[in-house]
Amino acid sequence: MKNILEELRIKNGFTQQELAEKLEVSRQTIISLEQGRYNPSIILAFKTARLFGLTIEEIFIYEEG
Amino acid sequence: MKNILEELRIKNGFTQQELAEKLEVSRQTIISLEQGRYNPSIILAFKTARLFGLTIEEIFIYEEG
DNA sequence: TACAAATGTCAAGCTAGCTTTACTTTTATT
DNA sequence: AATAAAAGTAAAGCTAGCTTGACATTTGTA
Repeated sequence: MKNILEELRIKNGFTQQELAEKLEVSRQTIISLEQGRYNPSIILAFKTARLFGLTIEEIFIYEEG
Repeated sequence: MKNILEELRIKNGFTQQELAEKLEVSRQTIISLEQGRYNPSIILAFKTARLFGLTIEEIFIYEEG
């Protein structure tokens, strides 16, 4: 899974800390997601989509398997 | 999170076992999801959406929190 | 009504997603 | 160049999502 989290965060002028707070997760989680270290839970994906006014599919890109 | 998995499964004439195989998970996982015992991983949500030709948002309904 | 297929329950174990804490490196501004 | 803010790294611990296996119940149909 790829994602455009960092791009969206910067486009919206947020720091990692600010984004973490808005999504109610730790800054570590933001870092890990931006770096593709692991995938978000579906709850976090929903919260992220809602925050940026996009669909999950627009933010998190599933690579076929 | 609510979901319409069971409805989709029956509408498409699948048993839990068949759906499990198509989604490459165990039958237990299908049961647990249908019963709302836990949420799917985002990967499983993507696979499910792809299988039924719907979006994640159409199958899994996030209840605000 | 017997039998098989489908569904459900229980429990123990593994790993991915997330947390916290503490420290280092990079980037920007003065 | 000094400082502070932002971003990155590392590691240990917790829990949700998933697995396997064994057994019980429900449903459908011969």
